[in-house]
Amino acid sequence: MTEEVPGPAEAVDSVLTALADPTRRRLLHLLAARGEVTATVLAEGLPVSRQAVVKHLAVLDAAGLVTARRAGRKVRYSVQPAALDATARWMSSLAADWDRRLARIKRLAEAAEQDPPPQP
Amino acid sequence: MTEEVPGPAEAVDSVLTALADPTRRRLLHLLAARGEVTATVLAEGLPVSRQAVVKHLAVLDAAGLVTARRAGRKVRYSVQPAALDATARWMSSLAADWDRRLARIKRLAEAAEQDPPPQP
DNA sequence: GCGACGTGCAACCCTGGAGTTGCATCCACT
DNA sequence: AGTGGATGCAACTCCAGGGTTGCACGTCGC
Repeated sequence: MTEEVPGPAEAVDSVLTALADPTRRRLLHLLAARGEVTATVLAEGLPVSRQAVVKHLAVLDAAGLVTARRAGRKVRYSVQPAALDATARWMSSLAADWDRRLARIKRLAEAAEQDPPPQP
Repeated sequence: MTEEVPGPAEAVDSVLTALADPTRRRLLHLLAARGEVTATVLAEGLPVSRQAVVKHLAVLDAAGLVTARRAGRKVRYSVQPAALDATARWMSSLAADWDRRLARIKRLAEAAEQDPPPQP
């Protein structure tokens, strides 16, 4: 399930929904800490069943946050920073955009305060 | 509902869950575009009821993404970039952390390849 | 004061998704 | 070959939360 190149909007959407779940975030932390681990091992460090972990990993994989590497009868997952970084940049530019708009609106409001508008 | 100073973890959590909902993201875009608007006006530009918008605004407010300003009988909301920016930074540093760990692990793996490990 | 507009509150559906259990399947190892 | 460990698949439960409706409350304008 590492295919399908989505547009930036869908990418951001999937990353955000993936990151919204606390269990998934814990999973990511575990993965980042331990490198390449199987779902079964990950489940041992979490208060949920292996199946739940597998489902979460599928979501994270779809969001591009992790990748699965099959080795014989076991599948090891590892973290993939690119998608996270992309979303971080997107978010940061969004914040900058808001800042610009806010500054502009504030400037307009101040101008209108000492200069009564033409509308009654 | 603009009080309670949460730790960084809770802050990130609330921002992420707030951003996970598509309707809430549309709300934020509307707010960023139009400046200071009331919930009723916002609801006109969305396919949901005013009450739904109010609930979403409450969530966004709790996450620190918007603020409410009461003026007479109407309440105008506006976007607040600080919380978004903070989460963006957090996310970015997390990605950098993953990158470091990945590089380290890859380096170890390569070293172990030409140098058979002591475990049988 | 009184009507109208805008909000706040509460109770209520209903769907998505997080989690579980049980079993089938596959692969390594002896 | 056969056994045990690891993954995959499917059906099922359960509840948080997104959405709605109806009404009460406050505030502006006349």
